[in-house]
Amino acid sequence: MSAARGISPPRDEPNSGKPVRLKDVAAHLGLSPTTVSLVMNRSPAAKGIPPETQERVRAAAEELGYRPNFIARSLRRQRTFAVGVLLPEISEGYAAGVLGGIEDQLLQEGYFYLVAGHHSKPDLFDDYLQLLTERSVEGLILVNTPIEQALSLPAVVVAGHRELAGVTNVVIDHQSAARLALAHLAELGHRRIAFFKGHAHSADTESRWQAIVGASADLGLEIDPRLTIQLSGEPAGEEFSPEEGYREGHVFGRKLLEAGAPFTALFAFNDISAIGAMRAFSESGLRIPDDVSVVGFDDILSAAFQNPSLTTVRQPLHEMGRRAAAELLRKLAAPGEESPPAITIEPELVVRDSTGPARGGG
Amino acid sequence: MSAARGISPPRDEPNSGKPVRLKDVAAHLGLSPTTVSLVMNRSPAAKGIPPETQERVRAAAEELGYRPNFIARSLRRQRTFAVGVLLPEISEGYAAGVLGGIEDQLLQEGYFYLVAGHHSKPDLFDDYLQLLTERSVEGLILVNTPIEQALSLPAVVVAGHRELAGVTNVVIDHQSAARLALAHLAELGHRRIAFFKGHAHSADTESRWQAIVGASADLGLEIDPRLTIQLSGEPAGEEFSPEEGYREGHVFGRKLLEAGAPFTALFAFNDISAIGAMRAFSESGLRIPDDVSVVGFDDILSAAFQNPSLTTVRQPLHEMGRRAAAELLRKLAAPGEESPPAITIEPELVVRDSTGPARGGG
DNA sequence: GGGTCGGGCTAAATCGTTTTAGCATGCTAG
DNA sequence: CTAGCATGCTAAAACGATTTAGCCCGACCC
Repeated sequence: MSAARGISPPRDEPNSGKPVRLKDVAAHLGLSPTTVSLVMNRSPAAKGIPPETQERVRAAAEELGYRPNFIARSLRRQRTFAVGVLLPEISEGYAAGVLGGIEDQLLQEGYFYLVAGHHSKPDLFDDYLQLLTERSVEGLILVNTPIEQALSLPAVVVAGHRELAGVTNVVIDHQSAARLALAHLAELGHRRIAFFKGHAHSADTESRWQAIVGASADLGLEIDPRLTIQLSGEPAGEEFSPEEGYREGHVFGRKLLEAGAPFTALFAFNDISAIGAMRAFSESGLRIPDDVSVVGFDDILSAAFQNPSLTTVRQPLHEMGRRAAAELLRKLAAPGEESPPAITIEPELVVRDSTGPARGGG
Repeated sequence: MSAARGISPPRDEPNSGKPVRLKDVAAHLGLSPTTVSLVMNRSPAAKGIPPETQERVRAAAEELGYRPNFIARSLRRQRTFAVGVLLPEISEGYAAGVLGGIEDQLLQEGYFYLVAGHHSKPDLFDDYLQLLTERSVEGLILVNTPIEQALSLPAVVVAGHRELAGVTNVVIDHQSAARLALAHLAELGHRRIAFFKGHAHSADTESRWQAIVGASADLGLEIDPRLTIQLSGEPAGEEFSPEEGYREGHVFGRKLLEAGAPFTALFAFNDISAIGAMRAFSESGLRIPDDVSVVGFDDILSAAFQNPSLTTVRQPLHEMGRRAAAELLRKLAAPGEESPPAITIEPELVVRDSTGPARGGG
């Protein structure tokens, strides 16, 4: 244990167990650590060092298998090349899709990231924010995570709830999404369209609904209050689960039929509830799309596998993640500059088999 | 820029911009950094420091908002409390599920993790392994990632391809899975069962198939080679995608029918291909489960939303992740000890509507 | 011949901690 | 009176890099 104290032992030979340090390379060459560092980092100050020496240094580093210690470097340079990601929870779905994009972009730029899933528990937000800060992440990406106070680090949010000064919000272009879906339905002759509105606590709910109202007006469609249903979301005491969303779609799909107000199409808040509703409609003997057309939102995996397959508005989650990461890196690189309050991402309408011409006359 | 060099400037006041260091707390109290460190870490050596002083130190730390710098601490203690996770791709269902479990366990124990998705490109394995090592992760978890050479860090693999000395493999209990699925079918009277075997490059393929052969023998079922189809997997030149799996299921489902050998049930390699096959069967006018029963594997989200909903063998991905992380932490805590070559996880049969009694006589 | 300049390097400080070794001081025991 | 021993702290050396400020030496200039 203490045999190796004092003058550092020779660590020249490969496979000597411990990793090779800068100092070892320097000693091996009879040069100073400074020189080796300068060369290895291609520092501008290295221009005074003759190419021949530089070559010697690099060769030795290679030979000894020198790998700089990132921790030490981080400490000295006050840069960690790491960002923190806060999200409700990793698993199939929204967050994982976005995270995939974040990851691609970050790794490409030489960054890593630390993830913490807060399971929508507000007290965990702060805890994890603390922990991430302690770990010296350089910036933050918050996915679907409502946050109250101002953040002490550069940040980008994806599907953020509220505007925060200096924080860029990456969101789907709801205007565009509503227009795509409704124009598609209108073109097929649908006039009486039912809607599922999102849960109150989802960031997207309000903006999406405004967009729907706007697009309906533009297209000359009327919104019948009897045909708009608000999903209740999270059941008391339990975490939100996809199965729950499906169940809601199923229940509310049936309610819609029972309400008696005629409709020829449904634009659901998400694919899950759309799938639930499709099930309810089939069970009532309606055929899709002959009797009712259904449009979902998100384009989850299941959407394509339904029978009939689901027409839906795709959120390019991967791209949203990429853009968020790219924007954060931009902020980090140019600390002074203004940054846009929002980046809106264009959705894409994926037309499948759940939509068709409206039944003659509604 | 250089105004603050030399003797460190007072950083007493809260909100002075820069974070408070140990040294600041010490200076504020007129004590040495050593003392403050000892107290803050509740080091055994702090027993010589009177409770009163300890209290003063803690109060000051609190008051000044002192947060230890993790980087500096990592450098000094040679511990990062971070592990690296290597997986094919984060947004894919299997990996995301496992990662969720890994995350839960690690955060609970005060660890963070760095993730890298290698998109199944072998040259990226090594690159990322390098990068993670450079970042001084203490251990590795490899999810669905074939690896050739021995690893230089403690590691646990999930669904690993081959045995590696000292590396624990977390796997589903294929014996059990096969028994559950086949016993269920046998009980419903099925004798002639078709199988989809997995792709050659999936770690689970071979062991699962052996288990199926074994369980069939135990149950007195015969396996008809004409009824076993090997999924080809990854299409040349493209990444593996779920849609591809679905398409395969669809194509091979049809092939099965065309082959002419009678069967009353299908045990697919995964849910995706099961769903594809169900589609093919329906299209051929067969009813599920009246004419053919179908059992999947994994229990992906879509399984529950199918019509009929899919009976399947659930892999508890979250738990597999948890167990993997827990085992890795155990290894880190007890470096000398032997570790089990494998941890097998019990699957669960989720009976839904795609299985029913065999048609009389097959 | 002395001053200057540039080339090729290095010493030492620093990043923010932890940890080992040990220094005063005062009290007690012999 | 002095050795011995707690008690309560601290100095200084790490950890492994980066970076600032120079040092030394030879060549060149006038």
